[in-house]
Amino acid sequence: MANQNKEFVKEITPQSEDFSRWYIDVIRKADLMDYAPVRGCIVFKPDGYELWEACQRELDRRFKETGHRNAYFPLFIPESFFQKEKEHVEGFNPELPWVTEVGDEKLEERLAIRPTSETIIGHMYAQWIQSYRDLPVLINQWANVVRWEKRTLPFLRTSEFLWQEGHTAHATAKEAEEEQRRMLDVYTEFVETVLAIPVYQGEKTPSEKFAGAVCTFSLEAMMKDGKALQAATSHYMGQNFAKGFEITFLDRDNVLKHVYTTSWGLSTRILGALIMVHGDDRGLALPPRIAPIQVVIVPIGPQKDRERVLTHATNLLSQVRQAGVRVNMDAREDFSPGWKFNEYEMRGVPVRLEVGPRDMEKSQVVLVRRDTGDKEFVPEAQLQSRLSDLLDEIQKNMFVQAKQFQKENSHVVHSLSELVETLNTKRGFVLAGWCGDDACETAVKQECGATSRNIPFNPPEHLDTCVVCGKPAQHSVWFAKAY
RNA sequence: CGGAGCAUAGCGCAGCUUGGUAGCGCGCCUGCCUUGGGAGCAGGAGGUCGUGGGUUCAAAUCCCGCUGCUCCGACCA
Repeated sequence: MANQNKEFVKEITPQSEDFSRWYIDVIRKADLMDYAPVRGCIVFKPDGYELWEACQRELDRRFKETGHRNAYFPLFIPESFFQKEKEHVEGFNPELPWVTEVGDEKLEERLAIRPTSETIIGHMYAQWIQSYRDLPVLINQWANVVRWEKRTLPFLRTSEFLWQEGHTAHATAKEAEEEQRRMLDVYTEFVETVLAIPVYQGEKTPSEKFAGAVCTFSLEAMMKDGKALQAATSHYMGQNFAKGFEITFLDRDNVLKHVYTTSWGLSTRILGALIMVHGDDRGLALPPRIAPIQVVIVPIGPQKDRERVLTHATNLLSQVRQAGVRVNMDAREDFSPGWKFNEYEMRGVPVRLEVGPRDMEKSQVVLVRRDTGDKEFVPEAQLQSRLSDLLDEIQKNMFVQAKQFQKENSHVVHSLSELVETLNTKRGFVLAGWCGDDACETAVKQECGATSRNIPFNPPEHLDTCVVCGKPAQHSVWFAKAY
């Protein structure tokens, strides 16, 4: 704690000085990514990719538990497919890259590089589904997608990114709507309990929903600069895509009907959220449940004691590993303990275990937690149980801290001037009444640059007049500047 | 896609105004020494100055194009 405010890692710009710069500094210093030679593309370096792998592991398990199976569809999508859903093509056209020739020969039909797979999956579902007995179809795909964004930022918005996209088909609207909500809840549970990021669940306004969807649900998370980041989305397509792609089935009543579809996705953008929700001026801070390395052991060995300290530390390593903890030891001689302390704090490792000659005499180790900086001395006999409790405490504390930040920076406003002033003088989200008219939503954006994030399912307060026009409000909406 | 800034060693930067031998810190390599919050000393390696053109006897430096990154705006499941 005493050292918490001192600046240890050079080359990381303090958050208060320039948050954007801080973000870039942290992902570079923590070695999560590198810029690739193609505009807007990044390399996920091992330390960054492992975070994504951990997300995959956790999510994939949850998808399977809810009855889904993985499959893989092609990267290339025939141009004609995009014409089959009007809103969809209009929404994506500006950012589609096209393959137009192979070798010297021009293709008869150009191929889009997928921005999302509704169309090609819809095409396949049309062939796979004949009867109500074939439903529901519950498939997920882990894939890369491409959207040629004008403005890119590592993890948050890149030309190519990694994600998962679930695509399901159902016999009834009710079933599909339940699926849409179920998967939003799956995301919520993952994001809140594993990533320790609190979110607001809600529905997107019509202008912000997915191109081609009937309605879109989203999770909105608050970054430490107060900006919003859409952590996941879940869409109910109704029969829009079923009609465009002729996905039909013969129902029990012998009537041919169109299916109801959903899709839901979470991308590597979530890593940006992880960094910006928990990171501080010392670098990354990872919640234990997602951290690739949960504990790092730093043996402290003056020359004369080096050998016995190392032997002892190695024993501790296997002990801790046996307890099921993801642990590493850094026994390099050419880095000082102090250097390593800073290094692993910067990389976000939740717990550091120090052990030196003085500890050995007392049969204890030193545990230092990343989230608070608190240091404690733990008898070796209690190491395993204490460590497991400590990781749980850190996980919980990081969520509580983030939740408190979210709450402190969420404001309710009753007039446009109050909304603008709040957004200009304080960071965060503002909840405001909205009549449902696009024009009023646009007006907010023009006044202060904030967009509607979502219409929360459980708003902290129900507002009864529209913040712009003063007519009766249909909804209470979160507005915020967004990534 | 519009406006602004930047691009020189792995990273951070100076040099450019006023053209003439490419520099500093950190990191890296070797050795000695050291280890409880980024130690010290000595020696050393590393750069067609983002890229393509132009001006000039001579370009990191001046001019033009292109590419990339950052910030602001527009756009954006």
